[in-house]
Amino acid sequence: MHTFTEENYLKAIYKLEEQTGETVINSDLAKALSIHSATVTDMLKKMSQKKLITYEKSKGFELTDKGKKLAIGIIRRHRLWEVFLVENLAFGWDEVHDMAEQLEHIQSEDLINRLDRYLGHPKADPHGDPIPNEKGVFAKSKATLLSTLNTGTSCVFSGVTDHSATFLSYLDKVKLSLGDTIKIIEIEEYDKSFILGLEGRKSITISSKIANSILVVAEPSK
Amino acid sequence: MHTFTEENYLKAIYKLEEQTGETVINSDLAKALSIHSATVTDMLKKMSQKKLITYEKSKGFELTDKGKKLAIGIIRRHRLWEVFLVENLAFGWDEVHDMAEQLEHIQSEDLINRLDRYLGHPKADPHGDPIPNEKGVFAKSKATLLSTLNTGTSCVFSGVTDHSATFLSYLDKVKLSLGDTIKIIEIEEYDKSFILGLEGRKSITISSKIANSILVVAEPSK
DNA sequence: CTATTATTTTAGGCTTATCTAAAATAATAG
DNA sequence: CTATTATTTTAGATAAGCCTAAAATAATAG
Ligand SMILES: [Mn+2]
Ligand SMILES: [Mn+2]
Ligand SMILES: [Mn+2]
Ligand SMILES: [Mn+2]
Repeated sequence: MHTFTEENYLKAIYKLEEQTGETVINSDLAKALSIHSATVTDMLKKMSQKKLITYEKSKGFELTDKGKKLAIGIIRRHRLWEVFLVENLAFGWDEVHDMAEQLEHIQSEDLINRLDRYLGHPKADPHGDPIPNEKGVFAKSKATLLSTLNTGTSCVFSGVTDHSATFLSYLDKVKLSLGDTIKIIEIEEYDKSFILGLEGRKSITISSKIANSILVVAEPSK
Repeated sequence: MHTFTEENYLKAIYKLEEQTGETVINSDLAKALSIHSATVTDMLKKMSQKKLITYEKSKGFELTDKGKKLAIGIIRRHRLWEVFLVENLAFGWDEVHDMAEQLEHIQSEDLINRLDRYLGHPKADPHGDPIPNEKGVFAKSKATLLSTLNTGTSCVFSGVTDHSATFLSYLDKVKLSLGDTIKIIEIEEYDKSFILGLEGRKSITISSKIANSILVVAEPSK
């Protein structure tokens, strides 16, 4: 139906819209895809002909409903495959992204819906990102950055904003995993590093850079 | 590493070599891939430059060791994914080929070896075709066509030579499955149709065309 | 408002994988 | 051995995706 390239454009545009909440501009998309602006312009024309985006010369552009639906489908596939790789094939969460980048392009509604059922209709992928259901519906996350909270707050580690293997394997090293309950014991005035209390183990210190890539939600009321 | 296209050429050449036991010729490959001879000629030049095949103008061509190794790897991936789709996602054996055609191109040694382990190192795919191991080794089948056997022979249904969905779903309809023990009760003189005895159920009649696409092995000695 | 800077588009090229039509080569029948 | 047929190769095109360099347009600072 659609080429890999087109699907990658769709996904990238979707994520930029999500991030900025605005119309996407050429240069941002070019940067996201590591290609040149001239190439993007070419493709925008084609995609707008196919009614995947609205586009006016030298203005920004955004996904049409059709484009958005396709983009969400690609994200659904990506995240479901990541769950499979981690849950069933025992890959680490830092290892699965590149494989999922390939697997997300496999075309078969039936396949992905059966995979979803096989995995037990997971709500989130190994990085805490929500998985759209068959209809493309998914809960908007109410997570906040750990770095925005105050000393004394307790919360639960629910996601990451940095998906790089180096960041994720750093979290493995310090044994921070999704679902962990975290209490902010202290925020160091000088460098904004965080001292975190963790259930049943020694507290750890993380830099502000790390705290700025960790998403948390309020502690579940019991 | 290699493009989908190149991988499809490799697989097709491998299968033609396997079938004919000979050097492959342009027109056969063109037919197998549903493309034109001129296109094949182009690609043969490129593949021979990459040392994937030996090739001399207007002679036939064959896979080098390097090409053969790659081809077997693709077949391994195809068949392992088919097992996954049938065993884990409950697809019918007539439904999985097109998905496997896509999945076979996913690049990751680690992924396919983990999938192999997850599936319990299956020896054959849902159609009875042998699955090469990590090193590319697999048993050459000693199956024969049902149509070559004589009245009175007992054997076990072990594979098919026609992989089309129509043929496979016909077998489903008459409830013939891999592993079934079959006894040839009678071969009709006039049209070479076969009457087959099946353990614990009524005998069935199949046409010579069907008998000619069914592979069987000798009944296991108990 | 205008000059400078930033962004986008156009123009012209390249590569891969395909096609059609024509030319060259090989195989085969008589 | 030669004429006819079959197969393969060459030549010239096309479409998708990408590039660089130059031109056009938009944004911004003074
Ligand atoms: Mn990912
Ligand atoms: Mn993810
Ligand atoms: Mn198959
Ligand atoms: Mn198969």
